[in-house]
Amino acid sequence: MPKKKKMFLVDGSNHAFRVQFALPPMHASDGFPTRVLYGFTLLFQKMMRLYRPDYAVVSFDSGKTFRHETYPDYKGHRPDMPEDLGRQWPWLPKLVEGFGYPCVIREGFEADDVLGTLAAQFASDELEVYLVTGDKDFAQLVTPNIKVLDEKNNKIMDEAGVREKFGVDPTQMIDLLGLSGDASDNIPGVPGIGAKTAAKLLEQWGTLEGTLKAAEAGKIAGKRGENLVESAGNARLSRELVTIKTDLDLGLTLDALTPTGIQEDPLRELFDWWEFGMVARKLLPEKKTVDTDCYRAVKDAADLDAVLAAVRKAGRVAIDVQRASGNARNAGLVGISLAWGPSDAVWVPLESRPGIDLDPGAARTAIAALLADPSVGKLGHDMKPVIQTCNRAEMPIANVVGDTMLLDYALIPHLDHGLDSLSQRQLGHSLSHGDAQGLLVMDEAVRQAVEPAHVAFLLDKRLQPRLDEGTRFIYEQVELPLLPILVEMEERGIAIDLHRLGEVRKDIQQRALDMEKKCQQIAGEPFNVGSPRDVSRILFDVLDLPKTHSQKRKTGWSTDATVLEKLEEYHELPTAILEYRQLQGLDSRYLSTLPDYVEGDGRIHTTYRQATAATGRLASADPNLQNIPIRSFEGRRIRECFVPAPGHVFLSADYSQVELRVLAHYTGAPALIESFRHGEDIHRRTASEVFKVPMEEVTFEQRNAAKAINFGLMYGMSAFRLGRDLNISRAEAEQYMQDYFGRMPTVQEWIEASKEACKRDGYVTTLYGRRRLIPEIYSKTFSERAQGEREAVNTRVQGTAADIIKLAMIRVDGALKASDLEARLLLQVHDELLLEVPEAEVGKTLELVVREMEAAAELAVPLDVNGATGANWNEAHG
DNA sequence: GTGGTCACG
DNA sequence: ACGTACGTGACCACG
Repeated sequence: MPKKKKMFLVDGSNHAFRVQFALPPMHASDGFPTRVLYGFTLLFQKMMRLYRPDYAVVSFDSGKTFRHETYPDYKGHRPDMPEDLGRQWPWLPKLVEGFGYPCVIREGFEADDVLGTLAAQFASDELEVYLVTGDKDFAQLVTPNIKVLDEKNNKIMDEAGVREKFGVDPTQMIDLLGLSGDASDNIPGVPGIGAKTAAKLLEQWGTLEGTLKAAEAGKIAGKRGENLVESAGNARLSRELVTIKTDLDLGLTLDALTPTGIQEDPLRELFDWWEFGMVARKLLPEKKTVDTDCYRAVKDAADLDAVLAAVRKAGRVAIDVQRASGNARNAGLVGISLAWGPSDAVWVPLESRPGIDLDPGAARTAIAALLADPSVGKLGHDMKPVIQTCNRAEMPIANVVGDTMLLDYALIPHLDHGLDSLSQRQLGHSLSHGDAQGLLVMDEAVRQAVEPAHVAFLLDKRLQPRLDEGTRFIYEQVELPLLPILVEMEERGIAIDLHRLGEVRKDIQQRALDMEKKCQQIAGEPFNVGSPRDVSRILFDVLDLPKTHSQKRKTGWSTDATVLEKLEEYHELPTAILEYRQLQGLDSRYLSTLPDYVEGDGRIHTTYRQATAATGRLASADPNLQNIPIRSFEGRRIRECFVPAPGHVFLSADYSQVELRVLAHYTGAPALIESFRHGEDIHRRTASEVFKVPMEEVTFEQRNAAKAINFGLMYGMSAFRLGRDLNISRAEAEQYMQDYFGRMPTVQEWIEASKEACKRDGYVTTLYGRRRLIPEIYSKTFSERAQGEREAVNTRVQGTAADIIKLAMIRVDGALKASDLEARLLLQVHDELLLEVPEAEVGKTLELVVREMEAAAELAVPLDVNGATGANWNEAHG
């Protein structure tokens, strides 16, 4: 006798919901939820390895699920599908097919009915059917040739199993469920009768009808009998509702139910996306993702012509440049690499090379024409320095359509976006490193030149489809348009008055030196005033000042400014150390370092990091021009050294309270909205609300406290920190916060909702769709989780503000160029734009900048911009 | 390389 | 019961 064949009928809908509650949340690093997809992958792995069915089907409920004519609420009350499950849903059939199993969805029918029909149709003495589900309703289908497999526990339920579990025969299951109902499916049944009682009744009376008749005849005593009589209708209806259909017309043959085996390429694509690397390695053969063998150097003019023709035909080319020593803005261009297909990538030398018969001048002309050709889109990884080097070589690039660094940043801001890291993460491919200068290893030199362009080409293809509406807006309408603006700001630089800076430096250095001596003299012994360890030793061990104001750090007691300020009342040394630190800090951070950054044009050129800050802000480095002092008098003297070009003035325009305005918009808190609409002092108004006093009567201290609360709100305030900052008790701080939330309940609700959304989705989004993943939100450690919650709240506010000023920069830049004004952006400092303006254009430019910045976003409250001009940065910022 | 400190928003 | 506000970059001391 031949071995009995096996057919697996998988209840996909049931499995999806079970996984949703059984597994912890999982996401790909772009935020796409993968928990349910992973749960299915595990199931299919098990089916391939362990069960190896001869036939298999996976069925899902169709969009339009069955509704009973007389009982429309059936399944209607099921809690809505969780959002992350909803996003995975459309991919489930693709996953099923990737594994080579047929997927059956029938419009208007549930998976139950599809599977019931197939079971009834195919079960025989030669073919054993397994219903793979955790739904007990399926017990009604069990026969000698149909069993229920609970995959979770590897438990198979046959007829005896049904009897054991429910106390009735499979044929009585629908009667049992009719009596007991099913709360989770909104099946009413009879009140007071559960599965156990129902089984007992059926044992005695045989069927549902028998039981109901017995009750009507008064043979079932007490409340139970009454309930049966009263709910007879409901019981009959329930029985009908739980009955699985077995007579659909599916038109499926055994042939169609035969697994075809894994569909390698589609499945690999899905696994890559969802980052199921472990599974992929187990199930799929290794595959080379990057064809480095195709790389070559262009060898002569005819070859170059052919390459350029192919690139123009493709219409889209990834590029990278090779430069001589120097920075991106001043180095010479020695070669360029082009990649326009999965196996089309070349290196074009732009200087003469032995063995290559290509005239550099002709090559440059041809490449310049390609770069300037607006009909060919250019892309690459980290295009800002590429654009700058090409500008410097007088081969400007037109039509930059992509930057994989910015693309990855839009998708997953908190990760590293270096090309090597990205290539490893997305393609499992490490870039060739090492020193391949010179001509000794030509092949390796070519490879190192071509690889970045080629990998960028491949990454672009892979990452593009992952953009959703929000991240696409951020990438295409914010980051990419901002890119050329940052290029120009960096190239333009900002002038600094070196003479003046030198004078300030001389003064500050002398005073720092004096103060250092004074510190040692006060301490009575020489010590390293610049060493936190030494300072800690002198203060707490030698002088024995109270440690209560400090806190233990990993290496000792903290001596930061807040600690020293509190120690000032005990001793004169802390004051002197503070003074020394301030002077020494200004010298080492600005006065002594800034001159080294002045380039040949007499100006300082910062580098903007566009893919660094997880919230969407820009960062400035080498040097950082976003932390030039302003708060202290001595610091402002440094700011005074930043000066406009001759014949120009500075124009500084900054948003007033942009983050609190964003909060007002999000929460709709009437007091905030009203206050901003009336142009009030928001901290004063907050104080008036919290302390319940009229605006005019708010004291300095009250306003200060309110200001601290407002800051705290945006940072995920703790009563501890608020109390510490305001020098009040924790309990008092707690009271302030309660009073605040009492007056602005929607703010508290919004904070909670932000945390909840983050826990649900694994990320938060800004008003414009920028997304930040926050994996710590799922941490088992309290403090990490709390940190994630604060990040969630803060990112919505800080990130939205970052979006707004980026949009403003795009508007301002565009409007200046459109109006033929010559004023240009120099710096961005998070909520401030600094421009250099020809003296004759000041009025027009000021009006334009303020107008464009205020129009950058439409919130529930107006944006307010303060613009001012001056002969140095300090004066303009006034 | 890490930790402490401090400049900015 | 837990640790103490968000986001950056840069310098210095120290091992």
